[in-house]
Amino acid sequence: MQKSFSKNGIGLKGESHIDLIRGRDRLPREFYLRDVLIVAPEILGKYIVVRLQKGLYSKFRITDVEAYRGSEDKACHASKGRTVRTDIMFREGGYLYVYLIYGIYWMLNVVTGCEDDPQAVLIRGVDNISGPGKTTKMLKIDSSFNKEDLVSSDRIWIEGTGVLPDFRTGHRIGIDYAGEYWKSRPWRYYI
DNA sequence: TCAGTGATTAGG
DNA sequence: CTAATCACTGAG
Repeated sequence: MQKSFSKNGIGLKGESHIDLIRGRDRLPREFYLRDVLIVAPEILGKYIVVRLQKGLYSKFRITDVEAYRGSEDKACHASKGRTVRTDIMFREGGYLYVYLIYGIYWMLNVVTGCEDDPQAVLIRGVDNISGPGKTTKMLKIDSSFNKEDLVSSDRIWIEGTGVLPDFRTGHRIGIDYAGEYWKSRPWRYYI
């Protein structure tokens, strides 16, 4: 765990517990409304804050993400149409899309773009944690976070500066079923 | 390399 | 109702 905060406001210098609750530096709706290929790299280096229990928060720097872009992207769950599960991806950006994979691991995604254009950023890793399943385990993310609004939630949000760290790109992981073209899109971004 | 694990989905 | 699938991980 990179940072945790007691009820007394112990934590990063200049930040109090109350600042955290209010999400003083949280990213606004507009950040998420842009195309996923813009938002995904810009999420790198920003911090995801999650309430672990009353008065205790964890804060991790995001280091590894992937973009899933629209109905035409064969790797995007929404490419098979609008279903109960994928409905949230069709909403405007800023919501969370959380689902279970292989019966064990929760995947954490941030919806981006405009309404009716299903896009999301998969959070693949944070500082010292590699892999999307391990990341949600560490952050204690489960189905109860599905459809949560990062802009107004009192238990999860993203904050950070506009400084973009150096990053690399690569192909997305675990989407062999999507075919060569979509598999080869360089839509993984990592520090 | 490969099994584990259960929600989601399409199809009868 | 059934069966297939799966943005993964860790053991060997």
